[in-house]
Amino acid sequence: MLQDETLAHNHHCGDCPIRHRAVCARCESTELERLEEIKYYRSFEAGQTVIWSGDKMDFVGSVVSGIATLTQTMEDGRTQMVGLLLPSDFVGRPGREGSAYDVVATTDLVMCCFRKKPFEQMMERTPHIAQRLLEMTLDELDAAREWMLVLGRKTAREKIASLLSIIARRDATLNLQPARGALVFDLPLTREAMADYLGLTLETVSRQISALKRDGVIQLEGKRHVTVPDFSRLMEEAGDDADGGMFA
Amino acid sequence: MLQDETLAHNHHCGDCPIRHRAVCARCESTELERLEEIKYYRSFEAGQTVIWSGDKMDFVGSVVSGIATLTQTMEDGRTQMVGLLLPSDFVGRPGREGSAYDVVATTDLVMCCFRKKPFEQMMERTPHIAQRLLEMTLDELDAAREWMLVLGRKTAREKIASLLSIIARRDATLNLQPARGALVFDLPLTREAMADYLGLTLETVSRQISALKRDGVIQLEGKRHVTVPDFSRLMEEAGDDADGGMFA
DNA sequence: GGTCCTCCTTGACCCAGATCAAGCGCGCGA
DNA sequence: TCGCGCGCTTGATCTGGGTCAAGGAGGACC
Repeated sequence: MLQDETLAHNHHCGDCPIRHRAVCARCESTELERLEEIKYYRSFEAGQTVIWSGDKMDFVGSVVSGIATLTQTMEDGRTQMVGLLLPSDFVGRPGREGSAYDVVATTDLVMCCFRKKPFEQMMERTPHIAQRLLEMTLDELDAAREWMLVLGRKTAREKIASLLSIIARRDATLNLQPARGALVFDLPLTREAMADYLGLTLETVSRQISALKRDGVIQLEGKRHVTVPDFSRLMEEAGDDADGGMFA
Repeated sequence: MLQDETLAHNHHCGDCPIRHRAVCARCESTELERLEEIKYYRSFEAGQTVIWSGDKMDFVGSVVSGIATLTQTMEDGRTQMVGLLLPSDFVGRPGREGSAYDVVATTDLVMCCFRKKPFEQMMERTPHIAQRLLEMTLDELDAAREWMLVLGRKTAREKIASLLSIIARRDATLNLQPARGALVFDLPLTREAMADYLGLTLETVSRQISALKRDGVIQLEGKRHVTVPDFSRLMEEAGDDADGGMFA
């Protein structure tokens, strides 16, 4: 199985693909050894729920591979995605019992988990972890605020363009794409998940994607494979004219 | 002047009204003394801009009294508020040069500022500060995500009720209101600022406030003074049926 | 090869909230 | 005392995106 290979492969933190971006990024080797003692891996299949909102969490951890989403749901069923968790992102909140959100695996997912109590104790003694977690949390806060602008003030077309540009940009930084020219990537989300992210209906998402395709802003192969011939054009459509953001 | 009184009054951290809620909440007296060396107060009048988005920030700090807002603006003028800063809230981001948002004083405002460099150095040596800042940042992230649900999925009426319930709740915790019965408070925001917070127009804000008044959910005296006769009714209107949140 | 099923697209219609416009009331400065 | 401006309200109309509804396309399993 792929999962077993992954587990075997990441058994030592030194080999870990997210070693330099996750909570443990600043740890020294002695600190890593201490982390190894309290860590374990968990795998989830696409579609599986990692934690339900309100459930007690006895671990925190990092996404090693795959994608998960953080969603909030109202009693009547309306849902809003409030976070998209990519490899190296942190899940869970030290110092809190239950989860505030549903965490769902959108693709097959591998997580590196730490039992919560020992992790919290370790955080107190290891400033490198707390510092890195603060930095990551501040980045997430910035991303959340960026998203508030998207949700509150952008049109449906701009919302879709914003989401595409975020995915494209991230994909480019992970996979080291050619600096200029066409960007190519796969959408990791269904139309419904995109709608939940953007505060739209899935019909509107579908229509706007079709419109962007018709207007030549993007090309589609199948439902998920996207080519962006001109990234700055996409940025314009998103309403973020600061086209320098690409390699920030 | 009121400002001078305030300055004199807060000169020593021991007397500070936000002593136990701000970044310095966990500091011991020796640590406070070190902070006193790098701190200074600044006052702003209602309407004044504290920092422009993109400007270099040479300080970070806490709101001591008054209210400020964090807003993002698009080139064409659309604006979205992304944060509401109340006494004890922290402004600025250690480890970043410029501000990502406009910070504007909505009321007269007093801030306790620290020069950025020394503060950053101190943070490295004083885990109590970094720990508290992490905790505060995680709380802000939760608030931002809560707000994403409001922006993405709630109706105009629910948005207004959500905002009122947040203001009411906060006001109750600050001013120690009677546990049950009517809540009374003043709106610290203009209709336009509320619209910017909620992703609405000011006309819609006005209409929905009138509607809530007509339906007896709130009472109004003047434009700003609000009485909430039944808080759980307001929560229902906000779509958050978890009516236990009052004293969390 | 057929038949589900899930994900997606497209059309027709509707409505919440935006837009455009007029006017009120209160505080402030002359 | 008068006007004038700002914050707010209310009305009339318009429209972007929601809702309802009907298929299409690509797997996976029989």
